[in-house]
Amino acid sequence: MIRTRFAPSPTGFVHVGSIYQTVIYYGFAKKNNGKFILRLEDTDKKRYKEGAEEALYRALEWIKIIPDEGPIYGGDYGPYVQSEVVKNGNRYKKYAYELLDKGIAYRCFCSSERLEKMREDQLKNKQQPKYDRTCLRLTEEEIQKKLDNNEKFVIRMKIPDNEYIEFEDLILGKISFYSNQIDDQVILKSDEYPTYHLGVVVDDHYMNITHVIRGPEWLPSTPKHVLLFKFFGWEIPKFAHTQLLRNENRSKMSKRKGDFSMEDLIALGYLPDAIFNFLALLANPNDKNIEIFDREYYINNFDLKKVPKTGPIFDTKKLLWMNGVYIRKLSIEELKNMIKPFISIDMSKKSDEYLEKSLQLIQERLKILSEADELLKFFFVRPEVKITERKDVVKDLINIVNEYANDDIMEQDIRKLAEKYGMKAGDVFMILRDIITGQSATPPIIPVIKVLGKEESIERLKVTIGE
RNA sequence: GGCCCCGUCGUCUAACGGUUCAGGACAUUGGAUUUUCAUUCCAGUAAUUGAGGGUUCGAAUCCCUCCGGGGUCACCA
Repeated sequence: MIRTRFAPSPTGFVHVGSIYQTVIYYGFAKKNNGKFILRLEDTDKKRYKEGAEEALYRALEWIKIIPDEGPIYGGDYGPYVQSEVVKNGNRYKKYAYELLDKGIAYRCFCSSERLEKMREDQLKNKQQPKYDRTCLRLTEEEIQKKLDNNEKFVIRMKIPDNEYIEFEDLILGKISFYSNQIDDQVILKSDEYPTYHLGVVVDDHYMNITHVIRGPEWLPSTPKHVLLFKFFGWEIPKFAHTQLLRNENRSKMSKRKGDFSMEDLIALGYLPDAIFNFLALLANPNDKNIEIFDREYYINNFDLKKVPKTGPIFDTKKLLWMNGVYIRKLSIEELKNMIKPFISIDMSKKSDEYLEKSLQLIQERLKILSEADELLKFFFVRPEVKITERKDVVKDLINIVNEYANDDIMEQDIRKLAEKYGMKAGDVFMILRDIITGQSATPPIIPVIKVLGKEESIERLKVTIGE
C-alpha cells in the first residue's frame, strides 16, 4: 500500500505553493490506490502560530483534498502531531539515545554563541560552515562531569567520513552526496524535542510512509535522512523532490512579498475546481494537450515522472482564464450559491429568481466571483441620474419600452427610431445602455431591460428627461 | 563561496536519437459574429531548444566545458 504525506509546520498562512505540492502527494497516492496522510510538524515552539492549523484544514477542505489520515481525520498511526508524540512518551528521544548508545550519535555541549562565532569565522575564511566536532573529542570523564553539572546539551548524529551517500530520486534520478560535505546534524534539541530530521525519519517510519515526496529545500538534507534510516535499520522509503512554485518575476513565492495565500485566492473568488485543475496541470502536464480536466482524469493519468524538474511560474493570467472557463460551466443554481458571499450590494428587495436572471446575463463575463458586485450592481441599484441631451430620443425610447412585446420587435423598433433621427443604431443602444445601467460595458441591453422590468426601466428613463 | 538540482516561444509545456525549418495552451496581434462588453470561431507574430564544443549518417533528445537560474549549508521546518 502506497502512503504519501503532507507534513507542514503550522506557522501561518497556507500558501498556494504548499497546495501545489499537496496536489502531487495526493495525486500519486490516489493513482496507486494508496493513502494520503497529513502530519503536523510543530516541533519548533517558537514559530507556532495560533490559528494556522485551522487555516490548513480549511484550505484542504476548500480545495477538496481530504487526507485519509491526520490530526482531525483519525487513523491507526496517530498522534499525527509531533508535539503530541513528544508528550506521549517522546519516541524521538528514545531513538536519539539509541544512536547515542550505539556510538553513532554524540552529546554536544557547545553554546549557541560559540557555534555562531565558529560559523562566522568559517564563512570569513570561505569555508563551508560545519560543526567542528569539538564535543566528539570529549572523554567519558569530561562528559560525565558536564552531565553532573547539569549542563545543557543536544544530540548530534555522527556522519561517517569519506562516503558517498546515494539514493534514487523518483523525479530527479540518481542523486549523490559526499559525506564529508555533510554537517553533524543536531537530531535532539536541548529541550528534548526532535529537530525536523529526526522527526521526519521516525514518523515516516512509524506511519509506514512509502514515498517521501517534498519540496526541493529538503534535497540537501536527504542524505542525513537516508543515513538515519540505515542507522536504525529501517526500510528506506522512496524519495521524490519537486520544485517550488515561483512568482512571475521568477523568484520564490512568499507571503511576505504579497503573493497568494489560499485565503487570498478564496477571497478573490477563484473556484476550488479551477485552482485544483490549474495546479494539477502545472504538477502533471500531459502529452495529449488536455488542459481542462477533472480530478478523476488527473488521478487516473498521474505520473510522478511527469512532475516538472523546474519550478513552474504561477501565471495569474492563465489562472484567470481557467477560472472563467469553470465559471461558465456552472449551472445558474451553483453560481448563485457560490456568489452570495461575494456580494455586498443589498439584494433583499429582489427575489432569488431575479438574481438568477441577472446572473444568466453576467455569467460569461465573470472571471472571478469578486467581480460580481460590480457587474450586478445596476440590477439592484439605480445609476446616478444625469439629465439627457436627447430628450426627444429618450421619449421615444420610453414608448418603445412601454410597448415591449418581445426582444426582436423591440430591437427593430429601436433601429427604426435610429433611422428616424438619422443616428447609428449603435448610438441609440448606447444612450439606452447608459441611462439604464450607468455603464458603457454591459450585457445586451434588451435582455437587461427584460430582467429589470418595464416599470423600473421606464422609471430610469423618465428621470433623465426631468420627469 | 562549497555542495546539489534545473535550463524548449513572454509564461506553462509537447516531442521512442530520425514522419519537427520544433506542436499545443495562456498572453499578445488581426479578422468574423455582435447594440457596447464578454463569449464563440478563424488566422497570425513568437523558441536557430542558454552558449560553445564533441559523439553520430542524423541531436531539443547522449557526453564535456562554460554561462544563467534555483535550492541548501540553524538547538527552523
